Amino acid sequence: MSKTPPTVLKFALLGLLAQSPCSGYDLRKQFAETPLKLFSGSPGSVYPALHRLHELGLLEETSPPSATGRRKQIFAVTAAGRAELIVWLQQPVTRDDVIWSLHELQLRFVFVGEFLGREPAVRFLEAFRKELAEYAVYLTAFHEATSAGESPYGRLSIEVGIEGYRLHTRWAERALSELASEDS
Amino acid sequence: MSKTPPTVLKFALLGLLAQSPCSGYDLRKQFAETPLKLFSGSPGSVYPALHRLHELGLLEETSPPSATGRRKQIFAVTAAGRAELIVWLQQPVTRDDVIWSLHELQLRFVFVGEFLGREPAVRFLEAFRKELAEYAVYLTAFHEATSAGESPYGRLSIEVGIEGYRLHTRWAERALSELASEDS
DNA sequence: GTACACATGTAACCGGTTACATGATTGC
DNA sequence: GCAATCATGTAACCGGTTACATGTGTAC
Repeated sequence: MSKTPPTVLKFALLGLLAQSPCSGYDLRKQFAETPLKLFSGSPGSVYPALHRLHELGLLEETSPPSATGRRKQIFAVTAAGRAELIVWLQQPVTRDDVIWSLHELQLRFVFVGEFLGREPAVRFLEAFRKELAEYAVYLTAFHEATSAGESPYGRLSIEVGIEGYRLHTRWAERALSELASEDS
Repeated sequence: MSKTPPTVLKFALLGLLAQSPCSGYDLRKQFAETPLKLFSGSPGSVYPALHRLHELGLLEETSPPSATGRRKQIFAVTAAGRAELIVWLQQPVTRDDVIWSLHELQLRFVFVGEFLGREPAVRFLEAFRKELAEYAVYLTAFHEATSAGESPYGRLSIEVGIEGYRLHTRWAERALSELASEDS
């Protein structure tokens, strides 16, 4: 269903591990306990994904110095992994992203801020805001063009959709002004 | 990605065909031209899904009376298909739905209204509203508990999430009062 | 000694995605 | 005759889901 050829989970893992190296188990906990759960973290997705990234050379396994025999594989991103993450963060914000991958854009925003800093985050937000506003306008036009013979249910449903994009637009504007008025 | 074992597309097709029988091509157009596109409608998903539903006896193919040799398979829901749709429409609204399948809930709301009528739509909205409000509260508590050491980016991101659920909650309330003040 | 949390992994199943293939009909 | 649109279909690929399997450490 989701529409994300190079899977989001990959970048969620890369980003989390770039913040601080940890094990698959730790990652699964972060997914389970935070809104990150949207990007899922079932064992059947996390462990295979970690191994794929490892084989691609985007992660390295730092052998745990632990004395106890308890196995625990700590992963950290390599230079190549960080490079791939950066490339993802620099992708343009498209209307398709806004339609199909709002959550992913939100995740990208956070990582853009944390890994690239304030200026890039501002630029990202500006592009994000623009696409959100444009899509809200498009949906509004669609709504007005078709609302004629519609049932109240369909109408209400599309209205909440439009309001959602408008809310996001206002949020982006507020975020921009907050970031602007910030020291650092 | 998404978290929907009995797939949404199935019910989107069932619901659309219950409104009026049509062909796979027509369905694809409806997906392409409306916000239904979220539930996708690539040929590789629609046609196989249609055939699956046909084999399950949920759809019947009404042979086109067309004189021209142009092939066009018109599908219509059977009694069994309509029954299955109704069962889906009567599923309780859960927090998991709110987290992972907001769009699907929105689709269900429309179909509940169109196929079951105003009273069931009101009951659906009440349940929907309750789950939305509760999850917004939960997220707010989470936010307050963790906002201490967070970067502005993570904070902003979770804030827009919370606002989204609040917006949906208010929408449900408004929809309830609109439906209440309606003749029919 | 037993229950629970830690920790990792695997396999069957399912269905969506892209990309391609096929052919009929319509308009010019 | 040719292009565009109508209309349906298929196959390779991918990865997420559930459910199960396995074994270790810790607390009681």
